[in-house]
Amino acid sequence: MQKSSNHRLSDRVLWALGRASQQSQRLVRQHMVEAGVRTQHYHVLVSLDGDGEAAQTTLADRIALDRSDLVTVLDELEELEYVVRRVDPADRRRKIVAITAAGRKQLVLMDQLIYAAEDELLTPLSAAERKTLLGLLGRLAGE
Amino acid sequence: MQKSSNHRLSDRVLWALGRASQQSQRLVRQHMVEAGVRTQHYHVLVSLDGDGEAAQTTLADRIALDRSDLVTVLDELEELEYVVRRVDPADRRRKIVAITAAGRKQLVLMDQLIYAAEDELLTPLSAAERKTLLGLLGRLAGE
DNA sequence: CGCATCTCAGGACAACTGATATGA
DNA sequence: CTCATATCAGTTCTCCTGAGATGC
Repeated sequence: MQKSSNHRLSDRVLWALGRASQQSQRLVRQHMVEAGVRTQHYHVLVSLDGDGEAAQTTLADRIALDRSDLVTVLDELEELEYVVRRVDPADRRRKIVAITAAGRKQLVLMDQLIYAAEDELLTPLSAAERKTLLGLLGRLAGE
Repeated sequence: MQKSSNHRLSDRVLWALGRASQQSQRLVRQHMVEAGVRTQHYHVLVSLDGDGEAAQTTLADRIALDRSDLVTVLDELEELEYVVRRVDPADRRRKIVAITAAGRKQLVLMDQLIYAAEDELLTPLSAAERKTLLGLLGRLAGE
């Protein structure tokens, strides 16, 4: 048993995870800032487009974003007319959020940025390895 | 080719990565806050203990922390007497940072927190899978 | 002089907490 | 009254930028 190996950051999964995540965010943000949006905006649009419209609480759970933070993000997206909020007639506390045509158009552009960043990050890995990585990460999230 | 599969967050490596990292930080921070320290402090102590004392620029590179941010972290660690800064006699611009005995003692405690959090996060994975994950993440960082 | 090292001030983003208004 | 939903205010942490001071 080597004592020093226990004190190598690179041997810590938590460290490696944070490091890779940091690296990926750097790649994404560079392009996102140019486009005037943030990843939070992207997550909302992807979820609305892929899984359909939803109440804010539901949406927040889907993208793992705090409900209170979602409010601000939606305000901005609504300002840009990428999403619309409408009161649920069945329960007037609830607001149903839906993506607009303009939102979908913007999403296509963002997708290209994300794919490019993802590809850049994953350059060292083969296709099979990428799949393995995605599978392992998914299991951590409890899928 | 399924269009909808392209619009699932869970199919995005970048998303899965961020999600897992967020999850891990949550696990760590809960315990860290109780101990009155942050992960940045931990990274510094681990690096100093494992890879030895170093100038601030070198240390910043080792733990992937910005040089300007490291200043604050070291101020706090020095206040707690977990590290010491001394001017390099060979180049008086440089300050060599070293961990103290008290720092090592604290590091042991932090290690337990980190290991516990790591174990909790990695519960769904077998030992072999954990190793695989660590290897893949390491390759992303270019090891 | 240029250059490296450390320092300081401040902004942007993301995650979180607690309180409030409204409606079921 | 209770509970859920959305909203608002404010804090912390991390990452980043730009500018200064000092010594090579």
